Amino acid sequence: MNCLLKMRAMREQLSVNERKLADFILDNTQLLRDYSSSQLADAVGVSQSSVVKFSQKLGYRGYPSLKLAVYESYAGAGIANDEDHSRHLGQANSPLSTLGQKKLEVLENTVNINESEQLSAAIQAIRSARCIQVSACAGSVSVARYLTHQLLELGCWAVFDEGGQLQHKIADSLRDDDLLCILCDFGGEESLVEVANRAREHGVKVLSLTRYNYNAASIHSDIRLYVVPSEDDEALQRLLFRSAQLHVIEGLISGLLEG
Amino acid sequence: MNCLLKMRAMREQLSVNERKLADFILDNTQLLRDYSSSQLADAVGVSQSSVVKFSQKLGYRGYPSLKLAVYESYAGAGIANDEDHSRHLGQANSPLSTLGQKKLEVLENTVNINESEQLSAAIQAIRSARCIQVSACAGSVSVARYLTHQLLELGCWAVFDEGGQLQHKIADSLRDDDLLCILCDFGGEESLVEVANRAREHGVKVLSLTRYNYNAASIHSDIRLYVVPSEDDEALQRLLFRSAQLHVIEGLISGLLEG
DNA sequence: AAATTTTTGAATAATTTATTCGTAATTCGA
DNA sequence: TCGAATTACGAATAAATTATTCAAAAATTT
Repeated sequence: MNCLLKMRAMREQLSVNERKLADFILDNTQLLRDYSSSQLADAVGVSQSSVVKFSQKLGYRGYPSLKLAVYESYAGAGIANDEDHSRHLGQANSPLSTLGQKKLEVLENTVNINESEQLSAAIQAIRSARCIQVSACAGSVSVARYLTHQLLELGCWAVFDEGGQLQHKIADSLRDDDLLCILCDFGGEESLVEVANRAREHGVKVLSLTRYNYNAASIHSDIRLYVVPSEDDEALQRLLFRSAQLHVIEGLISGLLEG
Repeated sequence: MNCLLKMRAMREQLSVNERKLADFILDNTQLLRDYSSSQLADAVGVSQSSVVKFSQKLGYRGYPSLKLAVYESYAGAGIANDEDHSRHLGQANSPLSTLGQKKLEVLENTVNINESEQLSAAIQAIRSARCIQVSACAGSVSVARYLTHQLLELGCWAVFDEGGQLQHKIADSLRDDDLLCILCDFGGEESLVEVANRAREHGVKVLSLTRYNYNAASIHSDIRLYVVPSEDDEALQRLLFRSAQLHVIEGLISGLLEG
């Protein structure tokens, strides 16, 4: 049972010194952490033996047990009362945790927007594809590279044309059991839409991961995954966008791993 | 700092008996609650004084301090597993949210382990470097590429030798106002340590991002950043590891953006 | 292989915790 | 209000736990 609550509940039935101890502990819970029984006794102005007897009266073996119980009770309350999540991603000051906050928000939105059928479909499509072509807009090149790398590591035949000069040629060589993955931001890039259309002419399945809005690339796809952008300044927004793209891709990869 | 993580990280540099103690505590954390130093000693099969010395080696005043720290650390870990969080990363069933859970845990640990001074130092070092060489072990190649790409986008002179055949040559051409970034998993890769040493001979600053343990690459660095690995099966662990590496790198990038 | 350092545990010192016991305070019943 | 019974309290001390010392053993370096 919660030790601090017990203390408050029993307060009325306690003797003078015991009440002094209870009050002190309730007021200075965090101090107890580094107090020995005699230090506590001194702080409260009672004898060391009274501290021990108090502990036993509350039902503990002795002072160390009480101390641990108080600590447990205190820590538990801290977690329960914690409204925001700042603690969970580290000390407030760390550059990592500020970013962590924003990231969490974007990821949350991104996770929510993607229907699990589309995700499963994407995983299934990757798994059953003979070859996979990855195409990306300028801002998503690094993400595309990452995806390609991971696919290759998993034993999928994946190709990404860094420069983009060859992507039309490559698309022309795809067959109907292949897959085209399009990664882009706004989804309006003409060349990507062009690649998608050419591929579809050959019966190729198209998977897109774009910003969550009405966009050409997404419309011309069979499987549509989205990223919900943040509302920060441009540079940070791009960072968070890529981060969310990566998260979706990691989701796909881990899905492929499980299979 | 998280006591159980510290224990795991230091495991390699501990002596036989100390390792026995660490392993026992890591495996039977909850037992510690009601163990005295000599009970623990008996359970593990070492002397009581060894327990005390172990506590002190980890940086605590003595056994009671260690015990409290372990307890704190254990209770803290519960936060990551808290159901409460499932809400924040979407519906429980989605493939993305399951991954999100694990990711959150790894990221949390990673955020906690990196001291903000090291992060600030890293950001400062990147900002003031003339040229930046990125070197990576096989498993971190895709992350290294990502980092290089982002650095270039920010206007930093960054080079990454994909194959690794040229990295020694490149390191030799670095000057004392340059920076070497090492990304690796276990940190034991000889060629990377070699590159680090060569670079340091020229007075180059070395920044490492490695697994959080006692490792050669980290030791030979001026600025040390870490990733706390998960305890999943190998494939997923690698995925989560890269993900956490990316998070740290995104932290650096966003720091550079703010500057 | 010798020298140095590190590790280890038995013995013991120091500290902390628990109990005993006598006195003081409080409660209860007339 | 007074004394008897009960309870509270703390000084002294016992018991237990924790920390240190030191010498032997093991590991590491030279």
